[in-house]
Amino acid sequence: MSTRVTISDVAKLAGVHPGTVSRALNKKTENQVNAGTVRRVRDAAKRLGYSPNSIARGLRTSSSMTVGVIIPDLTNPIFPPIVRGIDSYLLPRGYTTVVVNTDGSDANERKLFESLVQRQVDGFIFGTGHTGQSIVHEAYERGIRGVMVNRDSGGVPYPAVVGDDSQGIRASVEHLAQLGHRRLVHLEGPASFSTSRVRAASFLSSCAEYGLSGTVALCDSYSVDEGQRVMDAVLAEHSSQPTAVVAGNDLLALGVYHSLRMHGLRCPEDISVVGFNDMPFSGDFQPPMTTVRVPQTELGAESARLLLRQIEDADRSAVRVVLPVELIVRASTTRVHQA
Amino acid sequence: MSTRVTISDVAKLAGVHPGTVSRALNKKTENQVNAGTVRRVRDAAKRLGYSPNSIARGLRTSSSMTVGVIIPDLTNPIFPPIVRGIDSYLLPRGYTTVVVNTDGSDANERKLFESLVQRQVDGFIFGTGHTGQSIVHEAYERGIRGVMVNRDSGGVPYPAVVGDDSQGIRASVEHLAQLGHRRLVHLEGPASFSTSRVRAASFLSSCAEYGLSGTVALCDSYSVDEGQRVMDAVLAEHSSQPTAVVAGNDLLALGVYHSLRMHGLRCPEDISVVGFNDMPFSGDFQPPMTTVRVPQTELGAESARLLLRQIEDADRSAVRVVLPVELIVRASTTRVHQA
DNA sequence: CGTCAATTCGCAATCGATTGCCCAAAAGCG
DNA sequence: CGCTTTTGGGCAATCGATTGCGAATTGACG
Repeated sequence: MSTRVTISDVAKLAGVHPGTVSRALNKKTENQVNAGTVRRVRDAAKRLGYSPNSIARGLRTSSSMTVGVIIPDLTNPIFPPIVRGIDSYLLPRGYTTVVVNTDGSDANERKLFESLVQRQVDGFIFGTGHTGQSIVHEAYERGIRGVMVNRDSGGVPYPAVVGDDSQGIRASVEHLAQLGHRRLVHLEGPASFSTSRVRAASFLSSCAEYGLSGTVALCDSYSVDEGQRVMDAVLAEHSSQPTAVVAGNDLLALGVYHSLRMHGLRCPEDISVVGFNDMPFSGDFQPPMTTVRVPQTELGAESARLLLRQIEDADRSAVRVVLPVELIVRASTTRVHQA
Repeated sequence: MSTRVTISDVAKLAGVHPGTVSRALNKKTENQVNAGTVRRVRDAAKRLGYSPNSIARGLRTSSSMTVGVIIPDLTNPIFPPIVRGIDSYLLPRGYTTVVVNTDGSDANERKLFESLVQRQVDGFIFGTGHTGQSIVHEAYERGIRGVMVNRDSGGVPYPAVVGDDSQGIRASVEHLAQLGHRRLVHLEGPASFSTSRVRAASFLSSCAEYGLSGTVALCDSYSVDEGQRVMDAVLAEHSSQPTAVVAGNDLLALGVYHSLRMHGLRCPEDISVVGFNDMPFSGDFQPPMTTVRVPQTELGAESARLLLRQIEDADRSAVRVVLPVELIVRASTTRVHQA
């Protein structure tokens, strides 16, 4: 299988030493070899269809031109765009990305992390923002290069690329306030994610700012089922019902849709709902979802850029890049029916 | 970065030769070494936190324990489940998967393919079913191991794992016939995909079977925009309008939704729509989509199984696995209003 | 024409693990 | 007790590329 033509084959054909071939074929060292020789080597290589064995190269240079991307679950629609964003930056620069899914388990995360380290990946992009005992701390201690994406670094001095969560939530609350809503509920994501707390905090302060009553319900995971479960609980309470829901993300918001439907409530007529992320197809839901657009592809690309800066320029400054977000108003929010 | 403890360190601590360490740590060769020694080596390794350098191993064994997965676009929602399915089979067996996106370009496909070959991947899973000049033929000629997933092999004797497209379309047509529809349109996917023609053929024969009038409109890509464009064209025709649309996949069906909405037509009251794939969230669209469920995760897992069989057992039989599909009736189809 | 610096390129070590070959020690056997 | 067969494990080559070192060639310059 695969390539059988090696650097020595090229050397033989070009009538030079293998070392010379290596130098001739490498951009940074080709000035160490005569221009004519470079040309001879070049077309010897082309003639034979030579392509360097990156495993061998990796062994020698102890770099694999590969980066690991650790995310909770690829089937969560916000991740594919992020991954594509990462790829779009890395691929043209000769890097390959390996994506692994933890399914939210710290044990998986650790196992996958080790397996990638063993594969000599040159760095990591962490899309799992646990504040708990994730391997992020350990990775940093071990001197492994890394970047956080879509999650805060939680104390570890890795660079982080995030959307402007506070601003997004604030815009959502403002929008609802302008529509006349006075009693809001926020479905907060699991405590293990840094974003959950940021969003909840912003929700509370924004409600205060606009003089609204805001309460928070905690979810155990960012999933449709959990959103439905928690919304069911909210509706079961006897205290005064909210007229609008600010969900921690679009998945939770979708769960809210389901819950409302089960209870015979209409969205947005009875209750308005705002999501977060503007994941793909959220504009096609029933009803089309008002949500906060986060530039996922850009998040990915930017995180890749920061990682490469670490790898290639040994720049370990712990910058924090906050990308702007935008409230997309669609049909899941409307003016409150009566005061 | 990464691991600095090598096999020789372990050998030194255990008081044996590096070669012995290698044998002791390898399942298939550990019977060549005394049980006591194995134990000594084992905990020397544990004590030092040794973890083998898979690059070095790969160089020697010329296998990377990596498989390449080539798909058009990860943000197409049918692919994440397939990829997860592949992973679920490969990961426990020590393999890592590298996913690359061609964005439908043959040039990209070739470039990515070569780059993966150069990385010594042990095999490929092709999710790009071009019938044209994809690299699949060449890969086979070169003796590279591979499997087709979600696409037919198109003449190349690679194993293929597909959903039962014919049956799915037939079930859709039957469903519409039972609802009283008589004039159907099929939005056929691009000719370069083997599935497109299979589905179109099944559509036509099923219409004949049920005595319906069925016409076909060709799309240039499997995308929402293209579905909308083509449906616009269908609606612009002056001939008798269809009462139901069988879309080549869910993305096209979504485009049909958009087109209908633009034309002030209601789905399903004015026109019924059936999708294909049951991609994630298709039950949350407006209206919830009647579509054919394809077991994507299983497709992925099965293709991975077939690939490993080639890699590890040198079994190159070109089996073709057809997984059953199921029509999921939701709200985008209804009884025809009047005859 | 001799000396010194700059080019060019060959040599061989190296990255870390695997594995065929072979020798020594132990075990089996008559 | 001597001889054959196992068993255990050391030795060194190997995978394919990169790279520090130094030798040889060329050119510049006084």
